[in-house]
Amino acid sequence: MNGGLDAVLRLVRAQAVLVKRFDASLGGLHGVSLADFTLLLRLSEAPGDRMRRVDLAEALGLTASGVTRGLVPLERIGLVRRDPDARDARVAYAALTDTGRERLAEMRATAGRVAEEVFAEPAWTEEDTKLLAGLLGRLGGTGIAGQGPAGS
Amino acid sequence: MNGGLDAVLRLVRAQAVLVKRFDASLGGLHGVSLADFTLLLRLSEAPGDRMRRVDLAEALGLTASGVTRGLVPLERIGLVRRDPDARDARVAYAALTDTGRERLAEMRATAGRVAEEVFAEPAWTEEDTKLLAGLLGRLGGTGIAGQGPAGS
DNA sequence: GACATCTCCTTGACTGCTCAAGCATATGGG
DNA sequence: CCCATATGCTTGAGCAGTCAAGGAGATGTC
Repeated sequence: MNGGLDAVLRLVRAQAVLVKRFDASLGGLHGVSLADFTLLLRLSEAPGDRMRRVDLAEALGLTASGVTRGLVPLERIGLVRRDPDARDARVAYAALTDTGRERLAEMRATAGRVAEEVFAEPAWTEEDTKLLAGLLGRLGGTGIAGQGPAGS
Repeated sequence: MNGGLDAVLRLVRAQAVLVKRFDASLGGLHGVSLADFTLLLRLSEAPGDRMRRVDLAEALGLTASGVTRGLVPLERIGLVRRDPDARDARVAYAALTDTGRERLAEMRATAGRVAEEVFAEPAWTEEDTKLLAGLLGRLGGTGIAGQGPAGS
């Protein structure tokens, strides 16, 4: 029996469940998907709240075209602005607008609440959650620093 | 700081990476996606290697239409057969063919190998992998034995 | 300064799923 | 028996992503 394969299949399943749950809350309250939220969150972590679209793609694990398509609705509803680069006419930054920052704070609260619900359900301790995040960090390459649990 | 939200975002990221990796190997060697493989695996776990399509959907966390669409190519390449029910003309079983069983064994070997690669990379112990699987089982509700509340 | 080449980004065609609608069949109540 | 309702499945439209192709601008070489 291959425990790793089992873990992978469970991970895929868990992801589907979680994404549905977050999409429902974020969509209902703020009109955005979890993917939208993640994108905005990345932008908010960048200096000046803006990134080149190609770097955003890299950071999110998407292709450039995925980012182009994902940004369209966010620009339309005014959460993200398209910013040209003075030096290089090829690049267009995606930048968080003031509205985007405000709305993002609300979304973060919603997402945080959902996460608390998820990890409160049966018997999740703070330790468990951290442990899970650490293990997942080793798998995904989030771009954010994060190691696994210390080697006991 | 919400550690749960962090864990969720990492999980989503890890899933994307893993799915790409498995799709590449399974697609290259056997012409199927990870989703196809998961579907076949479920079938192989059912008594008689067959399930009603509606139950398959439930087991996979998909909708009925997702199953209908996913089965089309598998029927076309002869891994799955469509089996009517003698008692109820509405139901159509999805059943693994002999070819399907054979090919599935090969796919399982491939997937197992990829899983080993994934979990060998930096410093995954057997313990870590089991731990991860256990934590994920609490989140996802795999339908396979394991714990996890029925939830909403 | 002109050409080849590289980078950033967008677009068209496709895939794999969703939801909503619909068809066919089953089932229980008058 | 006949009708209302429930169930199993398929289909059309749409959405979010992919890849492949291509346009526009930058850059290095001679």
